[in-house]
Amino acid sequence: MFHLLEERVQAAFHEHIQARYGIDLAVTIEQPRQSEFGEIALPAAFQLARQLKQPPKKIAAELAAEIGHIPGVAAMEVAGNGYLNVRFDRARYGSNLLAPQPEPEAPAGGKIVVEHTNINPNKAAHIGHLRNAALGDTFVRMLRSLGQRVEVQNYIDNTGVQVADVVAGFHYLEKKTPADVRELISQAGVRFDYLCWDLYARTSAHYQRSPESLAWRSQTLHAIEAGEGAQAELAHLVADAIVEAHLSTMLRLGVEYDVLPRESEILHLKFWASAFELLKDRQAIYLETQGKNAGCWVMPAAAFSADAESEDSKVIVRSDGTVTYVGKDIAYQLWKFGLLGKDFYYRPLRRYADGRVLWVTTDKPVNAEASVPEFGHAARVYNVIDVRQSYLQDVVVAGLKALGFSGQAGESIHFSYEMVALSPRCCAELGILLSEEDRRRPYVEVSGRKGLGVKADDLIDKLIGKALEEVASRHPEAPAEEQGRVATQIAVGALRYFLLKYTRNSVIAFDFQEALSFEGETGPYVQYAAVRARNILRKLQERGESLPDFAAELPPEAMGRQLRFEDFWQVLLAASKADAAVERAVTAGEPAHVAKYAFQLAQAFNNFYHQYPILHEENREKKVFLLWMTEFFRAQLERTLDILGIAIPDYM
RNA sequence: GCGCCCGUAGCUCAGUUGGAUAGAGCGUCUGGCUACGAACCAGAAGGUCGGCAGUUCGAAUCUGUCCGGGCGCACCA
Repeated sequence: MFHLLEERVQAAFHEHIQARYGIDLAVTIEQPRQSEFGEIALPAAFQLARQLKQPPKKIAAELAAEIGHIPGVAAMEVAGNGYLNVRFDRARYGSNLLAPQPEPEAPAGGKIVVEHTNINPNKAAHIGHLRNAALGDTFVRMLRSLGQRVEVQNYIDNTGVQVADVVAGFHYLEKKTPADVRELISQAGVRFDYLCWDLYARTSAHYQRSPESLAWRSQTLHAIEAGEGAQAELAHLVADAIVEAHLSTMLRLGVEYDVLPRESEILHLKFWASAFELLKDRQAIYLETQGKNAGCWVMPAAAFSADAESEDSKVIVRSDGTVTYVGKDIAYQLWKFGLLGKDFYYRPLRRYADGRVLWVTTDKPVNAEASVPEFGHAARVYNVIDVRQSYLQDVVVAGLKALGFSGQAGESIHFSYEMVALSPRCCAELGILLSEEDRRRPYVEVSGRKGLGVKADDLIDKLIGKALEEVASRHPEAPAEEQGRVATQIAVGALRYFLLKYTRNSVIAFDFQEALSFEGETGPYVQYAAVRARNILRKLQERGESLPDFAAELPPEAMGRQLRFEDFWQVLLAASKADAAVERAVTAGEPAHVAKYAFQLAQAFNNFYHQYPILHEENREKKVFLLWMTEFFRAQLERTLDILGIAIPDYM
């Protein structure tokens, strides 16, 4: 609603300025600093002042006098040195919100692919991975809420170095056979992903101590590529089991995927061979004959760097003929856009609670009775990958461009975010001994190789434990199972909010105290506001009353009378901005903006809740109005929380 | 060395793309549970927006420069 009016005012001014001054002005709209200034503010007069060589105040007065009536706008006034402040017609605004809202039209454009999570399947997920998944999943929810068609991909590097290292650990270090490992995986009391976490760290440490053992890695990689022998079998076992673990961890946070494209299929189905031919044909890469890269196929630095002088060419194919990660990524990116001329085969891997099926790629046709949906063929691709891989993402985009797919290159978006690091206090709590050098740093990088980090499931467990204490102390009479469900919802709400409240390019120095907080700007605070709104409506029923027919009992005059109270108007206004907030957040690519909005909305409601008894209100009109406000707020907040992937507990 | 990012209240962070008196949360201090359960609310204190110079009606935001910190720049991913 707010958004609609915003656009209407913007359009009216754009048109008027065009006609009156012959200027095609990009009319910007702002929120006034102070609410007394009205609902929206236009600095248009400042923008025009230079071109018209007239004082802004004069232009503003002219605009205000000449713009004419805009439906929904009650007043317009010149303020400060030339601001135009716009006040809405409150009665009309409220009545419009009361009327059934028209379905927003589906946005034009094709499918959007969002790739996120992408954890190496060789160890348990940690907080860094959680940030990736929370950002990716929330952005997906944001896009879907605007009606976009979105496909979620989670790329599985099941044949890479990291898997190889754990396989080498099992095979050489622990002398375990595939049968042994299969046994470990099926053993009830064993967390296989945790076990691999430790083994990975131990294997890496072993490489450090005896560098000659690095030969294990290349032997294992070759065995995996050949697809033969114990190591190849181990790789399958490890990767598949860990992928299952990751899917389950992410599901705890409500994160689901549509398809898991795997590197093994990119290899076996020779995706790379097709991409290689394309790259050679269009001369995007060339065979280097001299220097340190002699014998390699490389992409010239000029393709991906503005500063080509100081930048080295990027090796795409090694001198031994094997392809680098970037090469495979170019092939994968081409496939996402449907540009490769090849496709995977697929089989269903899981069915989520809502019936949605998760597919995984295979290298052979499967007798899938169920029709496989069409994957890929995206109009736009978001890759949720941390900022440290910017350079590689630039190379991938340069690859597309060099192949002549400049449109798709422009629609390839690196949705980057900063890392999650560990605060010094957090390291101390984990019993991690820091070097003299590390102790002086503001934070310490998570390292899977060193086994340094906070495991995702441990953190979730810890949060649930704390939430359960709170729930049990407040609702000792509630059945344990119910307490557990509520505590889980609160824990997930706290975690998702914590991961989302920072903007993407801010490093999170992880700290248990902050992550475990349920007060202030946190998920539980927002959940609490929603629970309170629901409580009021439930209590109403318990008293034997039913929800009034708002439309009948709140005609525009009544709406106008009630909305004269500034407090009411401000809460309503805030709640009506949900669409605008999400739209803005999508444009900015910032899930944090949605989180912030949810918090502000909750804050406004808590204040309102505290100040105005609703069920006890004597005046009928006012009571109906307050109930309507509560109901409207509840709906808006629930929608927003749903976009954030945060559930609303039955009670708190 | 080159490139990217960051520096805003004691701490952790926002700041709608150049606009009005720079905002939240935590922490500290003060007050509020016999209303719809206080995971809450109200109030107070707390700022040279890292420094300097510039651009202009107007700068936390843009440019330059310096200081401090982080991350990249593999025939690893």
